[in-house]
Amino acid sequence: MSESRKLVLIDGHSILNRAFYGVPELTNAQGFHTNAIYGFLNIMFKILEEEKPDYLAVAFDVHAPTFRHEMYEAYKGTRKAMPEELREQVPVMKDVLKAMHVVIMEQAGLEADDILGTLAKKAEAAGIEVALVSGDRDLLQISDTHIKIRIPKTKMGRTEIEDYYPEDVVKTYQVTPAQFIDLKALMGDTADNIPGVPKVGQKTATELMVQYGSLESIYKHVEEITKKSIRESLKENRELADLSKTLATIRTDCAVELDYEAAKAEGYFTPEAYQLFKQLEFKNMLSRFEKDAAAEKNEEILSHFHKAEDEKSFLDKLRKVKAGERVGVYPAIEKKNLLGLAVCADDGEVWFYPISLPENRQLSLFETDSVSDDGDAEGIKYELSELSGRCRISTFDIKKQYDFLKQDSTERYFDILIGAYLLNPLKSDYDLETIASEHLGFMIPGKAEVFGKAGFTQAAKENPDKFFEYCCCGAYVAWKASDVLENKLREAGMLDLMLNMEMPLSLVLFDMEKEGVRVRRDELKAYGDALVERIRELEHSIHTQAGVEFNINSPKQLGEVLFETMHIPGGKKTKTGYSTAADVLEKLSEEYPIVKDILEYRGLTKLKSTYADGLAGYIGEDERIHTNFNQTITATGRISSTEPNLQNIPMRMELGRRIRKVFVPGEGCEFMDADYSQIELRVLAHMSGDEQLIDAYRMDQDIHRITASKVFHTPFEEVTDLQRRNAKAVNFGIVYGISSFGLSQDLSISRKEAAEYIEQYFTTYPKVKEFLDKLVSDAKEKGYITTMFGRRRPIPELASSNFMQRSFGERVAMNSPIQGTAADIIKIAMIRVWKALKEAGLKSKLILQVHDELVIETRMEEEDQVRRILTENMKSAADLAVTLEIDLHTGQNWYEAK
DNA sequence: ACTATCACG
DNA sequence: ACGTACGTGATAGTC
Repeated sequence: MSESRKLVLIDGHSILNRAFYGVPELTNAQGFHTNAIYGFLNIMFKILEEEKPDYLAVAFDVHAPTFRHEMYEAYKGTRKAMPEELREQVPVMKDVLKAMHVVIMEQAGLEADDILGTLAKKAEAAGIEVALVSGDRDLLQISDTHIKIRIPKTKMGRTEIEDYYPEDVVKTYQVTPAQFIDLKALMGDTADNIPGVPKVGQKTATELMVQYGSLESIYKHVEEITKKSIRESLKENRELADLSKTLATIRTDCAVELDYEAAKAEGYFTPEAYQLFKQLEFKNMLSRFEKDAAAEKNEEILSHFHKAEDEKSFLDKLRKVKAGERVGVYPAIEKKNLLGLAVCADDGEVWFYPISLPENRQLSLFETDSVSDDGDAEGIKYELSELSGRCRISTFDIKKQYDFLKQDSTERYFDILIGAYLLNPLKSDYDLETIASEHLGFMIPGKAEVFGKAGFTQAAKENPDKFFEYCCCGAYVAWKASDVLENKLREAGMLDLMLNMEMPLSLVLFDMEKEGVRVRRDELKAYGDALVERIRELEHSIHTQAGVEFNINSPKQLGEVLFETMHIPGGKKTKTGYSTAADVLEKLSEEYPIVKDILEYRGLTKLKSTYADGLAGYIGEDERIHTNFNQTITATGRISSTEPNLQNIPMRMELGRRIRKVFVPGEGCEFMDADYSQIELRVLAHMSGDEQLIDAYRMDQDIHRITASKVFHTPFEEVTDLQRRNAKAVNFGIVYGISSFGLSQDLSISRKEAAEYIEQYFTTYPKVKEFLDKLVSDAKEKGYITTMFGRRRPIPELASSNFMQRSFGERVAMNSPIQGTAADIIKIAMIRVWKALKEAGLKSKLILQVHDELVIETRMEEEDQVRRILTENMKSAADLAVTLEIDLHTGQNWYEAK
């Protein structure tokens, strides 16, 4: 097969329009709106990365898109105005594309659709693969064997692209691309100003098309149509139908030619485009210009980087830094080994010295004694530690570096990673490069670009100059960014949060990770082996009942077997096939024994693969698991745990819960486990100030039962289990940003009933309703929410014109202040508990946090003291209108202590 | 690399 | 009319 060339065509106005409504308001310093251009470029870059085309062109209408379909405009005499905020962006968008040397196709008298249709068909005829990007489903009629229609959608704030080849059009609409024209003609499209036939909607239109195949055929058989109103409407509106068809038809025979030479997909990142991007303040897109544009600025920065002559002169440099001075450091660390150190002192000069590891020394990941006594590292480690003891250290990702820093206090430390996270906790990662370009406005080479897939160790050896440069950049950015971030945090009211909560917490988390938790390897193995027996049985039983051997773990195969081969009813859902999710299967499990077996199989294989086998791979030579507690991941301020995740060890089901028996304390210790009782509801009671809810907590009784009693007007003693369960679900729903649909789903009741529960709840606790409403309105005004302790979460979805996205934003606005405040409170508790243990000189150690729960590996002889420390500090972590209660247990494993 | 599923709070 | 509960991470299968 000869490799074919590929052309990407973009429907300019349509994508710009999509972007405008999909991206929240965005302006540059001059107040010029940039959101549509920004969104357009994002989609374009994404497509380019995915397709890697040979050619690219963008088509625009010469007039604004609302001028299209002039026949209908004349007919209807209406014309929707384009918002000014979008209109002003159109010419600039074109300028940007021109600056990027992207071919723009536009021609008086031709609509973009027609240009796209023509170019696509011509290209296909010439043996070129086409990807046509549009927000407009009209284009689906162009779909063909070698023409893929790509429709970007903004879903939950992310851009997803739906792809349509002819078979996908058939799958979704039950008609071929050619028939799609007639379908549109029948049902009409208000957005596109196609009138359609009155009374005929998508459903009727599809039925008619499936039965008769074309508009003409429908009219040939119009008397056969049984439904009178439809038949009459069709007969009365023949002209309208034909007009609609003309309007819906995209021309593929226009006199347009694409200059393929000019359309070559390359060389976008020109200096002119760079300037434009800068003016528009698309800072994170500037990184795309790295190769070309970064060089100049780097020259300037590079002149401040110095390689130390030898170890002694480097150490002298370190010693000369005065106490109290701000110092940016970049210790290059891999697998707990220090491979080099770059330091930027207050004169802005950066000094670097590499450390070579002796060949024979391979540090294990799990070695507890991380400060080793090898070669030339000692002097440097010593001076770095001294430096950290007297200077204000600014760095990136301090938790990885505490091994080399003084751990007496975090007052002198500032982590720009955490700072960047607090300023915008929504991002998925926060590398140095991004902080430099976003907060400092200049570019440094990215880690991936410099080193490729190689780690530090390899890079240091093979490319010492790049290694030197990268480390120096790190120290320079850390130094330079600390002031910038500190100011931004102060302005946002988060400096206190940063300095007194997150920075101390980073040291606590470091210590918890280092400590780890002991796991009995042999017992875990035995647990896994016990599962295997039953799994084999079920496997056999399922295959026998199905009559075929298939992979039960494959949702695709499973769906096909259940809903096609075995003809079990109630299938469907999801675009990829049948849903086999637990809630779907549970409804079928009573009637079909195979489904019951599948559910059990699912449960057991989950336990086996994720927990029994999964955890085993993380047990170190010290018999302990050292998880990562991530401080800069969640949108709400919670901590997350990875490699492995120790925050989702089974609990709800007995069999899974038994895994907790393999988590055991070290010799001479026990576990002490304390969890907050309904911390989120208590936070809600406090923040809303609702007297009823506060009183309910003062009664010091089962809160769900009290709620049920109040909501259902039933004496406390007479509340039924069902009432209590419902009240509990409503309580949860409130915290999640209640919706009647969500609640009805959870309780398997009608939406109406759910709505009544909610209304009753709000009548019972009126201030809760007021509070939640205020959260949403404040968030809409400000663009973000805050927790009791000032933590912010931006909610860009609230500005969306898309109903679904906006509703999501509203739920987030209700949930995040509550979840976030609860997260703040337990962080405070952690810091205090950790400090108290340390200051009392106890050997007991905080080792785990599970959102509302803390686990301390407690020395037996310290039990009473630890109990006091844990209880007091957790209860007093925040001063709320209701008390903070905890449940505390001890045990010889995590199962017992919970 | 993405999707579906399911474990936790 | 739209289509959903909030926040995470790991695994297996599929592309």
